[in-house]
This record gives sequence, C-alpha cells and structure tokens, in this order.
Amino acid sequence: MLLKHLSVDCVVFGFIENQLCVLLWQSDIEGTKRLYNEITTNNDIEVLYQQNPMVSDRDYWGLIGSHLPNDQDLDNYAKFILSKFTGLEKHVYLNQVKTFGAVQRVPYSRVLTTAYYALINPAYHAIRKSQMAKDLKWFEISKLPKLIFDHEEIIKEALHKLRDEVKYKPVGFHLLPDKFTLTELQTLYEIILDTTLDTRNFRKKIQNMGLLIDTGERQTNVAHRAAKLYYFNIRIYNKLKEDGLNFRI
Amino acid sequence: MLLKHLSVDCVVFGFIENQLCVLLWQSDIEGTKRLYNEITTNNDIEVLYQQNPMVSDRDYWGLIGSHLPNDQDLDNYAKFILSKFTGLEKHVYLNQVKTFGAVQRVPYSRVLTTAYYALINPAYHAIRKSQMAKDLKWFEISKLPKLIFDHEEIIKEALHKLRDEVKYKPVGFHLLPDKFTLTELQTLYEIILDTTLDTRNFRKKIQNMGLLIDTGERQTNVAHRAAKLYYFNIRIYNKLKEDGLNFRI
DNA sequence: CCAAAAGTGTTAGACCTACACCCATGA
DNA sequence: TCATGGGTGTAGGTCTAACACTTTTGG
Repeated sequence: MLLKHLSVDCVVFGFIENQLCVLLWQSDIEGTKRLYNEITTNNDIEVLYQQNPMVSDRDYWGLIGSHLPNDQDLDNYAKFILSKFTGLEKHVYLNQVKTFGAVQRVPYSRVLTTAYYALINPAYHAIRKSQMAKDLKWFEISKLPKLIFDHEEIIKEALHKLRDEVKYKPVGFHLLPDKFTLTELQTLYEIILDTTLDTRNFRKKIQNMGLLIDTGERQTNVAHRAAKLYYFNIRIYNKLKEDGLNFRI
Repeated sequence: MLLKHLSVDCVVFGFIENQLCVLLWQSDIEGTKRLYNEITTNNDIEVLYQQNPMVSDRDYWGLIGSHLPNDQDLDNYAKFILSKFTGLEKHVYLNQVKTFGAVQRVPYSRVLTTAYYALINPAYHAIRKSQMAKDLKWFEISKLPKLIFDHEEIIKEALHKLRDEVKYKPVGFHLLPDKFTLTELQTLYEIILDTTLDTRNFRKKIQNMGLLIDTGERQTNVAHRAAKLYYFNIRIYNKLKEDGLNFRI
C-alpha cells in the first residue's frame, strides 16, 4: 500500500559541461500506474496522480519521486527511486535534505515529502529514461523550467545543503568522473560555491590534503597542454569525511 | 485528524550544571487523550498510544512528540509540541534534524517521525510539566534511561548535528542565559565537542569575532574573583549565521 | 591567608592571500 | 606559430598552538 500522505523526492545533481544541473521528469500516467502496480496492489494511485500538473501540462516538470510504500524503509526507497527512474545502480551518493510539510504544498491533498539529494557524474553514469516518464531531462540550476508544487524550494534547499557540505566534507568529488583534472575540480568548486578561486592557492590546498593520487595519465586530444589526471584516495577520503574538511573560502 | 503514519519528535537540549541534558517524558494516557481531543476530533488516538511502552512500563522514556494533525504545518507543529509539553513560549531555537523511516522503528505500526532539536537554557526558561505527562525530566546525555522505539538513535543523530553546527554556526549561545561568563561559554563548547580547550586561545578567538558585548556587570556571590558578564551582539550573530563561523578545533 | 576560579601575552609555526609568467599541445 | 588552457613559487600577513603566572573574591 502506498502512504497517501508521504512521498520521497530526489534532487539529482549532475555536473555537465561545467554547469551544475538537476534531473527533472514529466510523468506518463499510464507508465506510472504500471510502476505502482509492480510495487503494490490495492492503491489509490489514480487519485494521487491525476491532479498533478505535470501529468496534464507539458510546461510543468518535477523532481523524480513517488509516494512511499507502507512496507519500505525511507532511505532504501530513495535509492530505489533513483535506480528506477534513471537506471543508475548503487554507489551513488545520496543524502537526506529535509522533510517539507507545509499544509498547502500540494494544493489538492495533504502530502509531506522527504527530499534527498544525489550527486552523480552523467559522463560516467548513463541515465536511461524509464517507461513511466514522458520525459526526463537535465536542467541547468540557473535555468529551471516551471516546477510543480514546492519543488523549486526543495531544489534551493538541496543546493544550500550541498554548498554547506562541500565546504566541510569531501562530497564534491562524487560529481566528477573517476579520473579528473585539477582544473575540473576547481571549476566544480567554483560553480557550486558560485565564486572564483585562485588557481595556485587552490592546487596547493588540495594537494596538501593528500586526497589526490596522480594516475600518471594525461588528457588526450585537447588543443592545448594536456592536464594530468588524478583519482582520489578513498582512505583519506573516508578519514576526511569523519574529521571534516576546511574548505572555507 | 491525526496522520497515522507520521509523527514529530523534539530532542530538547539543555545545559544544566555543566552537563548537556535532554528532556524526556512519560505519557499519561488519559492526559494525552485530553490533549488530542483539544487538537482534533475523530482520531485513532487509542490505537496509536495504547501499545507505546512508555504508557505501560515506568522504565521507558521517550522524546516529547506526537502524531501530526492533517491540518498543521510540520515546522509549526514542532513549535507547538515544544510549547505544549514544556510551557515554553517562542524564541526557542528549533531545527529539523531528519526524518526516521525504517519500517520496523515502531514495532506495532508504520510510523515515520520527523525529528527536531531545540536548544534552551533551563535556568531562564522554566519548564512546566503538562497534564498529559506522568513525568517530564532532564537526563544527562551520557546517562540516558531506557528509551522507546529508536529514540536513542534520534538523540544520537541530533547530538551529531548539534556538534556539526556548533563548529560552523553560532548556535551554542542558545543554551546559555542572556548574560554569561566566558568560562561558561568555554565549558559549553568543551561539553558539546567533548574536548578541552585552551583558555587563553579560546578567549582571544571569541573576542576577535566581535560577537560579545561586555555588560559592565559581574557575577555576584561567588567564592572567588567574580567574572565579567557578557551578552551577545545579535547583529553580528545574524551575520555569522549567514556567513558561517570557523570554530574548528 | 587560603582556596578557587578569572584573567592575561608572547613566540614559533602553519596557513592564507595576492600576484605573473612560461609550458605543452593540436590546429 | 598561434591560441588555449596547464602548471608553478614567493613574500607578507593572519591565525593557531603551546605555554605559566598574577589577580580578585569570599570564607
């Protein structure tokens, strides 16, 4: 059974062509029904979905998400949503943002939603649209379309949390490919924190953390000096995740 | 109507005699029914409460909290719980921790709970037990009694969040009286962060933030040199709340 | 006058900031 | 050979960490 009053939404962040992007969808009512029939029987899905603006109006987009089934753990179900909607399997960084519970956030029904944010690297994790979506697309964070309900607020809060975390924990790396250049890393921080950073100081700081390992490889096919590729040291990563990181700027 | 599947719990932290404490209660079933009759009609309260270990077993304590009414905003309802259970009025620092949603967290029913934490100063905010409680008491964080459900985990998570925040935001002050000494402030940080701090360095750091204003007053009736009393500068406090604070140790 | 806690300054090292030029590559 | 982005060092200032003694008060 689906819980009528509680849903789970995922703010999926991706770093694409030096832009921070969010993954949004438009639901296909028939496909969504089919999904819910897989998950549970005897549900109120038609009541729950037929009034959603995203179903009837092609201008409206939403965060991927769904009502929570009675028999699913909240955290696991967020993972499930992510993999069901995008085809992504495990090892995706996923973090609860908070629960949004204004009475009128969904105009036609009382629904609270627990939001999560995910960080993925679209170059390495191919997204595939599931059958239940009419459409599934990346939008730059600064060029969002019309959004259903309070999803714009949810995205803002998730971004705020990401900004906070990126300063004190080594989370940003999840948005990069396995091997990346220092310039990519710097650009990532610049975009997330919406600022510019001094290249020399940034490199010194990062290298002093001991977090990066030189792969010995370099970029290929670039029309300029090829940059070194790094990956990151998971042991030191785990340590910094515990101890915190000082990335204030 | 009360939502059967969603509750709100508050982890109320207080700083008492140089110890970090949590406020816990034991519910009185009759008093609780009376409260719910005030809030809503036609509810399932007996089903919701009669199996709670706290009701039948005097050894079990719980966080203050209740099921969420259909027509109440989540954030407002957390404030309401705080004032209803303790008699505290506004201006209490309250912050959402996260939502706990394991399927079996309440053994006899599917209930998710959104936890908040509150910081209060018991010396200045007198707590009064409401009629619906058999008992309401402060417990040192290191000497917790048996707790219902996953309330111990909720307290741990709230404490973890408090520790994280205290390093980067000026939240700790909410646990102190309006006028306080530098030693009280230092002890507070030492207790929350579970460490010791160098007095001279601590004082320099705090004073350089410009957050404190000398009241010109001193302690009275102490059997040693009387310490200066400070209060804190709300303007700089608000600025630091925005910009963040660097209190890493 | 004693006990107890308040209050204070200096130095060495670490870290942060600001800043400009040469290097490697493919087109 | 040019355009593009990669890569590097230094000096001055600020912040941090370590450390011990004197002051004030009430009993």
